[in-house]
Amino acid sequence: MVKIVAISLSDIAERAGVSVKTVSGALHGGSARMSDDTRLKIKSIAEELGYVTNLAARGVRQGWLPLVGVVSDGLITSPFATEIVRGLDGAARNAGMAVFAVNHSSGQEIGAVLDEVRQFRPRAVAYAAMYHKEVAVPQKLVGAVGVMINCREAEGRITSLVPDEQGGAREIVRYLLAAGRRRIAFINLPGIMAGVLREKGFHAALTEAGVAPLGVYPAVRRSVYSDRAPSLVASHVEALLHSGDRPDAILCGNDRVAMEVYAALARAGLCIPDDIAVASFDNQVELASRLDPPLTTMALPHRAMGRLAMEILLAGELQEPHLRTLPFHLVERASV
Amino acid sequence: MVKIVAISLSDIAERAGVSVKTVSGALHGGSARMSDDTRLKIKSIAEELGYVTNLAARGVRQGWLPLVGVVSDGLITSPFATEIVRGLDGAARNAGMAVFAVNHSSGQEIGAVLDEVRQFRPRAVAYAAMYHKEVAVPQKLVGAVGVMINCREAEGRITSLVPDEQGGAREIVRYLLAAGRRRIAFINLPGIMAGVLREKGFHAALTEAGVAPLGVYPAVRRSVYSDRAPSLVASHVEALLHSGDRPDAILCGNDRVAMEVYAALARAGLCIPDDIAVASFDNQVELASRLDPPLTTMALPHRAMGRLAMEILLAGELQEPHLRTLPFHLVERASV
DNA sequence: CTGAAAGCGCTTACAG
DNA sequence: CTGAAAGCGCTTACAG
Repeated sequence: MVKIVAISLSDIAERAGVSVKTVSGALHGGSARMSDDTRLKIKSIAEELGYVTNLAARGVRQGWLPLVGVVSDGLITSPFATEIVRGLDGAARNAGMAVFAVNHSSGQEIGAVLDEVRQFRPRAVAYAAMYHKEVAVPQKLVGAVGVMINCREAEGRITSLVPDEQGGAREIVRYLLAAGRRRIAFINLPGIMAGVLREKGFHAALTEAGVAPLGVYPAVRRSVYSDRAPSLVASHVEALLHSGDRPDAILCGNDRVAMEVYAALARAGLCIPDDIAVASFDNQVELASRLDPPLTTMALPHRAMGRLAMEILLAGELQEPHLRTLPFHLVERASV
Repeated sequence: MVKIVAISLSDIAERAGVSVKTVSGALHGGSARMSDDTRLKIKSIAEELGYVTNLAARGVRQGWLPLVGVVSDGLITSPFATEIVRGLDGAARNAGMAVFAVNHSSGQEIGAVLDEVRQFRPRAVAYAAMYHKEVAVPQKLVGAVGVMINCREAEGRITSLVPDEQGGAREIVRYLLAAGRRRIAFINLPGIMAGVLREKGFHAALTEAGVAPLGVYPAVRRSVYSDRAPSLVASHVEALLHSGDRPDAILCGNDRVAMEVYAALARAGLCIPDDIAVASFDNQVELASRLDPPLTTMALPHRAMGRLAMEILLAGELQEPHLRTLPFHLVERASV
């Protein structure tokens, strides 16, 4: 590593023959009055010397760094988690803030990771989960977290932003019904909050249409959905196809489940969507758009949650903690 | 947002009836000598008051914050990019550093995003690319970047860590040959560095075995691979199957291409691996392990690049800039 | 062994 | 309109 000797305001002041305050005003204080001459001279010296603002120094003065801390439950690994960050980042940038993401590794106390972030004196801190869940935040840390993203604080003491799982499920089922489908099966993600809520929406939409559900099946053998758990998808599809009441639509818990359904239907020689429609949740673009036919799926409001979270964090005004559900949106492709 | 009044060392010093220096020594200076009594008393007061170290203040004193900046070419979106961060993060943590990732948005000058990071006075800065490419770093910024990850600085003035594309391709082809395959086609990612280098490795391995290649085909219509470009995979597979010289193995540029090959082979009623073996690059786990049969694929050395990058950054000793290629590793599943 | 002081690089009242 | 000084919260020589 090449050692970089940092230039400071006083270096510039010396070269320009003015005080440090004047340099500070010229470079950062938009409103500071001085002759255009001085300002331009200072700016050009700064440029020439390669001056880079020292935010640590500014931060110690202001009490905070222009950072918004995001502690995320597991590394920002999934494509949709990235959307959360994208939403946060866009809004942060507009406010001159940077996003500082820190991983909450499993086994680590939430207090420990929060302190890690707080050492850097961020302007605000959010907690983001990789999938919709409940998170317990100890009482003494409640004040340290401004907003929960994709999860809900267990006691409702922190404003929480989550996808409207019930509404999303209702919408996709209505869409299937509108397409003329009546025998709809649901291969759901078991044991997680999203699954439970979507199942409610699934039944609600069918009930309001006076249609009987064909059944809800768990995608994996474990009681909590995970990519590693042995898949039951193929066997469910086969059982459904050989039952007396063959479905004309299969709703899937996510796009990867849909991928497995595609494979099982292909093996059975069935055509999507003519024989059976397939729809799902997630809109994992590279996957959904590459399937044949391209998959119709409900996109989660990740980016919207990120954007709204940042707005709440930076708004400054205290808000009553509340739970806010954000709508999915339908991405129509060709599988229905 | 609840306003958090920050506790400082002097608050603790006052309560404990000692000087600030003593408090600093008790909390941070492992070696500072003082009576155990005092130390414990100070620690318990700090705990009680909820003291959190102010790294901005320490930073202004030391000249840097305990951060390693990572500017990444496009948001850390892909699962493998996450592996880079995981590698960086693990190594950083051991050294008491945090990773500060900043997005280099397209259209933005590299100098601008580097300055954004440098304002925070990181201990070191890395540049990471989402796919293997060449990156031009202006002369004046060469000293500001300690290491390039998954990309190479155009003029070789910065140590660069990249996957050994040729070696990886050679290895997977040798594996196919060892499995008795002789008519091997390659559906490659066109127009990108990885594709070019892998093609060399592909031919080298076949040549050394005295086997003629069946042909190299581009996965998409555009001259540079992208997920959005119209796919040619299905038509290539069909053409290959109807040619006189049907392949007994298809090597794919990535797991998503392999997914399309699977679909095309299923439509043709062919069985993997009995009729045709399929192998690819990436090891995108959720995809590769969910395909039927699970996909054999070459995993990229993302985590290793991240780990090594951090070691180089924190080593401190100047190194001659050099290009370092890291090996892929074979993930054997059931498609060969 | 502990304290008082200086200093890191900024910004912000306070004087001139 | 500009300068000199104080102060943010630390750490590090320097005295006692």
